[in-house]
Amino acid sequence: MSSEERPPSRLQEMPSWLIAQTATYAHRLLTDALAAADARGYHYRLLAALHEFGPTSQASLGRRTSIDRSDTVAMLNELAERGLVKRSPDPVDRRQNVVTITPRGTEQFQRLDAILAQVQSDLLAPLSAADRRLLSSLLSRVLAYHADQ
Amino acid sequence: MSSEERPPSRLQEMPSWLIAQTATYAHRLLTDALAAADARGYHYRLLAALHEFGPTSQASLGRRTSIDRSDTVAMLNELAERGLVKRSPDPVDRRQNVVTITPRGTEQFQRLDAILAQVQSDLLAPLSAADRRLLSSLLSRVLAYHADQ
DNA sequence: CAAATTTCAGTTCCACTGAGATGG
DNA sequence: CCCATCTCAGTGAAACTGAAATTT
Repeated sequence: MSSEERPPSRLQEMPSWLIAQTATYAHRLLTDALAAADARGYHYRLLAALHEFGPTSQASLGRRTSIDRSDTVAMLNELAERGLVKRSPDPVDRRQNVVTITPRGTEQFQRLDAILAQVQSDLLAPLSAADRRLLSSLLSRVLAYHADQ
Repeated sequence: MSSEERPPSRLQEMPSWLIAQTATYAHRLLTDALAAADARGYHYRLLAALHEFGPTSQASLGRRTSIDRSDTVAMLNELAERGLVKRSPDPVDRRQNVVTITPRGTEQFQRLDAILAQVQSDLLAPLSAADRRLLSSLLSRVLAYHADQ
């Protein structure tokens, strides 16, 4: 068995591969850290949206957090089970539910927010503050470009 | 319904989120493009390793391509069905198979390589050549740091 | 009528675990 | 005895599809 076992050079210089590998590692860090608080990534995304925007319909929550309509339903079920959000019918548009964050939900959001801040700094440990901003800005430009189709 | 439906600002400035969103989009581009050639991402990774390193054991292929041992078996089954690789028992270590790329496998690798080059340029369309190199180098530094535990 | 929302049921892909059999 | 390899069976999360029921 050779000593190094490095990846194919074609792969190693392919941006899509670097992004995928980094995302996989980040996902593991994030999932493990949130599991300790009985939460997952989707929970944080939804709580963050409710915390920032106030009571919101499920469809809008899904769009804001890039969570599929179908998964949004399932995740809100989990959050409601834990008493972190409350669903109520919207009086003005009876197709919709209005989802509200509870006081316990707000507490949990702040706990998760602190956990995720730590995850970011673990993930980007080798980069300076300026390099971290640079990375974020490059990725934001890619995403913004494709968001306009 | 508000006009914009932007994501929570907390999320939008979180590197792990930017990376995850970019990876999701890149994955969709890549999967769609490869599907047209009856292939998937794992196929390209394995063919690239075989093309660069020559005949290799399955365990080593898995390590080089970051594909789990279990998935490596399944993906090599698919590649062998398509006549793109050949498995033979290793005469010197009878625990191992030696996997070899066939001439048709090499052709397919080159086809996929061209497809993936196009995917990279679609994905990074808004970035200059210098910015693309910058992004790759930042991600490589993050990965290299964590590869040394 | 067309469009939006909520929900359910199901798929696909990726990452991973556990365990058995073979062999070094 | 311990370790590595190959294989199979199965799990779990994430992203997604299709369709039904309700309402605008």
